[in-house]
Amino acid sequence: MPELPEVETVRRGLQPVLEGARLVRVEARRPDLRFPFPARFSERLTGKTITALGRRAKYLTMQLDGGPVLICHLGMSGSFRIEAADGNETPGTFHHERSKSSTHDHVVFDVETAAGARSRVIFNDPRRFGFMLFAEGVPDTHPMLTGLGVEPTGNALDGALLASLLKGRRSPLKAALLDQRLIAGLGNIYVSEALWRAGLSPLREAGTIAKAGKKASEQAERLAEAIRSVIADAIAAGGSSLRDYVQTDGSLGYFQHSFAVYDREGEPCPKPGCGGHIERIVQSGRSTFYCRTCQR
DNA sequence: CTGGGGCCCTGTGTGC
DNA sequence: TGCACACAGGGCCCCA
Repeated sequence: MPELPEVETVRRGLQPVLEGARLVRVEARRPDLRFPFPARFSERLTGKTITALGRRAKYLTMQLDGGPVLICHLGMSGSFRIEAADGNETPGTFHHERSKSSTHDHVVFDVETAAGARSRVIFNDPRRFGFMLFAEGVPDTHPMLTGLGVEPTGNALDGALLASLLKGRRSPLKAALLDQRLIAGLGNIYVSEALWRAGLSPLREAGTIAKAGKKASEQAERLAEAIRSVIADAIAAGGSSLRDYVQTDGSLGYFQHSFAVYDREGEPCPKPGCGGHIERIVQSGRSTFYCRTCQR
């Protein structure tokens, strides 16, 4: 479900509860998610203190004092929620379809802070496309993370870098931006949104915005800026809440109200003066939303 | 190497 | 109301 902004929102929600806390009990309620849980999953985590909760692309990384790094991926439908240690909901917490949720509660982490406060963090994932793995030592050395490209946060992704990444690529721009080896963390929603902000067609051959020349470099700069801004805006909004997605405290991100094109087939293009309409097409088996009038 | 398609899994919405 | 089908935010794997 979640793209980079949603994973970052989850990380920020979990951080106050997990960072510096000790895992007093870990329970995997089934043998596998997308992949089998690592051998001795619970045993290797129990008793360890979480020194840092990080994120790389769409992966959460949990650093453990004197232990492995736990790498978590939320897949399409994974979410975390925080409860009081006794399983009662914390005051003010809200969950949709409480009973249905618990049938897909696959992992339970019971944690205790140095001051002795306990809480419970639960991983729920109906489709089970999520997974949890161990990295020994530095998480970036895990095979799942080694090939990942540049983060679209911060200022690292500029026009020149983007142009070098897209140079010579024959695939459609949409596919290139979804390729985690180039830019890590973009997914189906934010690619459509970034391309609209940049005024570029998802069907364009990726390499054509990287050719030498003033126009191409302007387009690469515009696209890099669009990617950085849409990701930053979405993180600031707490991510997007579609379907049953909620943050760790049960509240809703609100960036979906800011979508220009995603899931807006047939609506007028929001660009002032454009006059076009949003279309839905399918690329590599997945929906793309764009305006053919202002995205060329 | 690259790009494209199938597949993993469950839930929800739509149209007949 | 029932049922079939399309579709859903991801990424691995295999094939050409």
